[in-house]
Amino acid sequence: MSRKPSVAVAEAEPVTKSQAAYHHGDLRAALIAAAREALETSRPEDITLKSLAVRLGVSQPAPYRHFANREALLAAVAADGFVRFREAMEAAQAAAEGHGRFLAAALAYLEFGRTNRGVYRLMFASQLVPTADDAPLHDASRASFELLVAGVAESAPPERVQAIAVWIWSTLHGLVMLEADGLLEGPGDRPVGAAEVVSQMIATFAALGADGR
Amino acid sequence: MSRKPSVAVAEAEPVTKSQAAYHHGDLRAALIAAAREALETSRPEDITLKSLAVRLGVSQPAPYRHFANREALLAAVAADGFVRFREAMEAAQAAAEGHGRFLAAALAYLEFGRTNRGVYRLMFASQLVPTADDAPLHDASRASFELLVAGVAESAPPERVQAIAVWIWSTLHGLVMLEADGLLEGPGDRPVGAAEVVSQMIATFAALGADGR
DNA sequence: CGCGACATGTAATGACCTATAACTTTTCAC
DNA sequence: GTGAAAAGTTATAGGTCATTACATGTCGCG
Repeated sequence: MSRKPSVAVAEAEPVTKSQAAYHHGDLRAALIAAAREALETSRPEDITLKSLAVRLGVSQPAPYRHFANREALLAAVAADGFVRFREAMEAAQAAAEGHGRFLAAALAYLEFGRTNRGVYRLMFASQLVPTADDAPLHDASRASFELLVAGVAESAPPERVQAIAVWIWSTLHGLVMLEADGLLEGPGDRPVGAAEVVSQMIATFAALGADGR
Repeated sequence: MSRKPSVAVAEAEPVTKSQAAYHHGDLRAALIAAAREALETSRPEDITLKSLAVRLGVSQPAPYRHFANREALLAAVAADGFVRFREAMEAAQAAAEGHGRFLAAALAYLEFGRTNRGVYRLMFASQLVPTADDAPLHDASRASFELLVAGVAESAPPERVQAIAVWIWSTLHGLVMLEADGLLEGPGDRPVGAAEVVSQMIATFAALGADGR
């Protein structure tokens, strides 16, 4: 972990420094990609380095050339996920204008969580290396949060910025997690979509903003 | 799983049906209690039936007399957790009066999550037996949600009850999960406590209610 | 152009956990 | 009391993680 910024998609690009295209091609990136796929259908603890190795056609201990252990691979997947997450958020914000940017970012957040269920869980809720020095993971999530704080600061009383920002983050995080676990699906009458909640949230804050409260 | 409502605390009560006090006492309940403890410091996948057995002074395969496999034990812990969760929520509501009941319940929710970190995660966010027939777990969580919906229905326009209820649930769930993973601790300036967010949330809804919006 | 260093992958192995099977001991019902 | 079932134990098979020692392909450098 941490030797390269994790290029991820393997097969295509013949890296200039001739690091790729060897026995396998780029086993490190291939492992990350395979793990990310597997995470969408399996729990992190069920992902075995052996199965990934077999699926990629290499021997069982081959991955250990690139990752110290299973945790290290998962940490790399998470780190890679944070890069993609940030990209998705920035792209969404860039595509929208003025007031709609916040809505766009929030929906992008949900969309990322929906289409990267396993990776999202790994990123934010998996007690990965709880005591190790992989603080980069927490730092990355905190960086995303700071972005949110900055946005909130534009239109909320200073002493409430933090609380409101945490509220929004909790809402989005909670929505993604609940949806990922299928808990939003059938609450009886009519299933409430996460997007609907976000709409409600934005409408509420808009109404509050009008009040200046 | 599901033979008894899982009495949990072993040593004390000589059950009338003389089910307890045998070789170990009540291994089933002791296993659940030990697992619950272990969950607060270890991840679910790191909890081994063997270590629990050894810690309780019985042989390694002894737990299999009470649980089909490791997952079954965890499912029992989760089921037991839902019982405790419901009790905590009801106790909190019963202790408060009128308007304060909602705040009390919300704080009790956070408190349960804070003091039962591992069990909470297991209950709501662990993909336990994803395809099996352990629907009781999802049912239990949904029952808690229905309680919330009923509360919201008292003071919100009917067409928004569902969205607001999901919003509140997401907020609480998100807060508990973020706090459990230590992501709320040091966002820079001053750490925002989960309770502070709940206060903000209730104040917001109170302001909205006044507007009748 | 060929040789050595290094990166990459393989084979063999040990430790640990799950789960089952067969056997033993304790308790309860009658 | 005596049988039968429940609870636990020893023994064992199978699978995964992770390490060690070894083999092989690639590239830099003279």
